[in-house]
Parts: sequence; C-alpha cells; structure tokens
Amino acid sequence: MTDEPRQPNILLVDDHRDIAGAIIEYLEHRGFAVDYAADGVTGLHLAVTNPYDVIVLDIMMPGLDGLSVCRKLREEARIDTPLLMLTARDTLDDKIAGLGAGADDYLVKPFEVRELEARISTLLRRHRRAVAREVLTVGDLTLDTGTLRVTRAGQTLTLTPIGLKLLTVLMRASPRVVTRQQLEREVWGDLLPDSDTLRSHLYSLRKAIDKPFERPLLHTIAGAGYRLSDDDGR
Amino acid sequence: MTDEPRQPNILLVDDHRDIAGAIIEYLEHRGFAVDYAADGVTGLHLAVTNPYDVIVLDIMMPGLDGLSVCRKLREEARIDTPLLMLTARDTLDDKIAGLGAGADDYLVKPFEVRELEARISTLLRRHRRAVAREVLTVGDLTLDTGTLRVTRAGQTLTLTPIGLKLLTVLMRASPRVVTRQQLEREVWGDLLPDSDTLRSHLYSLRKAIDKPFERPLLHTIAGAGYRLSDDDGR
DNA sequence: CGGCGCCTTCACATCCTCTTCACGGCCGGG
DNA sequence: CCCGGCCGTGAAGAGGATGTGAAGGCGCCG
Repeated sequence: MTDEPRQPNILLVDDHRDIAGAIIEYLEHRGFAVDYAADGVTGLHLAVTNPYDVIVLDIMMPGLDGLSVCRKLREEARIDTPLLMLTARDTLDDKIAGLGAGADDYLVKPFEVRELEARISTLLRRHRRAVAREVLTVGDLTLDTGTLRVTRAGQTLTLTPIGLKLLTVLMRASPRVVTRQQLEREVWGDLLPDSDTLRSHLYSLRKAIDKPFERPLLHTIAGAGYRLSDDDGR
Repeated sequence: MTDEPRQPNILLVDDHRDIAGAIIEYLEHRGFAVDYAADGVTGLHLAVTNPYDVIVLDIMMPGLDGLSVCRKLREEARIDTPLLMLTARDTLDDKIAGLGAGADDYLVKPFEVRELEARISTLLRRHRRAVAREVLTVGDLTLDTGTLRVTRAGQTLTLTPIGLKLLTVLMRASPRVVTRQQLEREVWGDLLPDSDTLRSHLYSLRKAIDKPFERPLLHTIAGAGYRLSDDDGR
C-alpha cells in the first residue's frame, strides 16, 4: 500500500559517452531514473552521496577504473548496493577479479540493452527480497518481514494489512514511543482520513496481539503516542 | 560517522568447517573480528564469556543445535546480543517457528556472503540505535527521552504529560534554576492560563518523583523558581 | 451476481488530565 | 504583633483523550 514500486534509481559509470547515451535513453524509457558519470572519480562520488538501487560500472576506464571504484565502495564506503560490472570479452579474466572485488554480476561487452535491463531487474528483485527479509522481535512477539508472519508465544496471529503495517512501524521503533502522527503518516501518507480511524485500527491490533495473552505489549502513552515494549522486570 | 570505528566482534558457530572458513575469510577481509566455534557447546561457552556484537548460529549441528544454544543464551545467560540464525531451506518452517527462541534474523542456506554481511550490518545498526538512546539523569532519577520512561531507584514512575514536560525541562537545565515563567512558557507557549495552575502541576510532579523517596530532588528557590538536583554535598 | 473481508465512520463508555478553587502554613514588612 | 504575599496541599468538576463496539460501504474474488 505505501511501499509502492517507485522508480528504481540507477547509477551508470562508463567513459564511452556514446554507448552510455544509448543505454540511458533506453533505461529511462523503461521507467528507470538514471544518473550518469563518465569517469570513476565522479562515479564514486555519486555512489557514496546518493542511495541507488543498482550501480552499473564499466571496468575499463581511464583514471580510477571500475574495479577500484567497486572495491572502494565496498570496503571504504561500506555500501552494499547491488553492483553490475561491464567487461570486455578479451579481459574476461577481469570478471573474476570483479566478483572478487564485490560485484554481484557482470556483463560481457558488447551486449544488448535488453539483456542489461534483465540483469538489473534481477539484481533489484534479489536485493529487495534480501532486504525485506528480517525478523523483528519484541518480547515473545515476532514478525518476519519476509513471510509477513506474526507469532506470539509460538502461535501464529492473523492481522489485517493496516494492522501489519502499524505493527511493523511499532516494532522497528520499539521500545521508543511513536506518535499518532507518525503512525498515520506511515499508513496513509499525506492523504489522511477525515476522522481518526487510527483509533479503531489500534484497537483491532491490540485485540489481536495483546488480548489473548497475559502481558500487554502495546502501551498507550498519554498525550504522546504508543509504545511497543516488553516491560517485565526492568 | 561520529561514533564509529571499532572493529565489530562476530561469533560464528557452524559445524561445516569449509563453509565457515570461507565466511571467516570474507568477514575478516571486510573488517570484522571473527571468533569461531565448530559446535554448539563451545559456541555457547564463547558466547557467554565474551561480549560479541553479533552472533551467527547454524541451526543444524550435531550435539547441541542452534536453537538450543539460542534459547540458553536468552533464557539462562540473559544475553541479548543480536543473533542471526542460519537455516537450510527444507527445514525452514520448523525453524522459523523456532524464532520464538529469540533469534533476531535468519538466513536461508545457501546464501551469498555479501548478504550475510548486510544482515550483520543491519543488526549492528539496529542494536546500536536501541542502546544509544538519550537518557537524562539526575541523582537516581532517569528519563529516557525515547521511550518516555521515568524511573527512580530502579522503579518506574508514571506521570502526566505536563508533568513529563516539566521534568524534561528541569532535567535538561539541572542543576540550574528554572523560573516559573520559563516553565510556563515551555508548557503553554504564549497562551498562559488564567490562574497559576503551574503550582498544582509542580505539586503533582513532586508527589510523583519525590514523595515516595528519601531525598528530595526538586527544590523550590524562594522568589526565583525551581531547581532539580541531587544535593548531597552542597 | 453474491459473499466476504477490510476499511471507515459514528456513537457511546470510560478513564484521565487539566484547571480551578479553597485552605493553611511560613515569612517578611509594616 | 498583624497583615499580605508566596507557596504547598488537596479535592472536585469540566472537558478532552482514548477504548470499545457495531453498522455500512466498498472492492475483490469466485
């Protein structure tokens, strides 16, 4: 609902302006937002200052070459954005080096842009899935963001999409307090509903995750918001 | 980029020495300090005797398996170090149910080492954030501005929104004196109430934070205002 | 088309907070 | 010595915030 498939941001680093131009045109036409750098230094700079979804990196470049950029990104900047390396056939050996430097895939030149797009899409998918899977835990309550399964004390709970969204936000924030406003914004974005329907949803959520159990996890903080936490001994 | 650069300590527990070797090599190359145990018993021992930042635990092991190690860590040793579980695809379901055992995340084998690293980084970030909240302290009184929880001498106090606001201002200013005017302005802005309701609120606040205890922390400075401080020596 | 979830909206109940007011003690000034 | 101001104390009522539950509408899927 809120996590819509926004336009993926791609960074292309390649010193062949003509080839790059064609690639950019195609990718933008296909719904990607493309940033471009003609050399390794600017490419590196862009990569560390912007959150890209995929980085496409030519391996042979004057000055700072692709391998070095890759290595710096991974080892110094600690950026784990999916990275696709472009390499010429005759330097195929580089591909080994490329994967060693932390690239996720490589493509041998010359290639079809459609092939490039396919690889990019694969990387996007894989990374999204990888990032999406995460297990949040508060007390004996767990939420697996990969399977969207919610359990408490071993038994599976079922909740509505909005309930799930609220719970995710609350669990990520736990044990900090989340204001009503934040919750509303997370669920509905900027088009907030007329009346405060949030109250009903919180009510349902509470009924789902707390009602059947001894110790409540969802606490109301008067005048401030809500907090999800396991307050036993402390 | 403020509090960074200590080397994170990882504990890896996995009975597949070859896989473990590759993981260790990669992680160390990427700047982690890795301890290794090939079975559950030594893993458990290492985990309780050393302060790790993240523990990576294979779920299937001869002898003491990962789930048991996890449970023992959480329930007996009371260690809340972030814990990542490694699990084979075919045993996914049972094991995920076992997330109630207290794992923070899981990774399905086979996986990319880079993905493992990404997960580890996430856990590190999350844990640091959770621990590094701002906590105000005056004497044995503490206020966590993230969870809005107030404790004194270990026990949790409950106070009203306005009481909380007043306390926050007083704690931030401590041990300086805060005038009535300042307090009123903080709470009500420019539209001050008719009568001085502030007195009542300070009374309640005092009742909440001082009444149940020996030494008072909230002092009235005649004609000047209020001061929150632990005055033993002075 | 019909049933089923889910979301929204509304109405009511309940709880809690804030404000207001009244009283009394303390203290300094007249 | 008395008075008035300042402050602590405490109770009570008004009003707001929140919990609770049900009705209705809408979209989705068979």
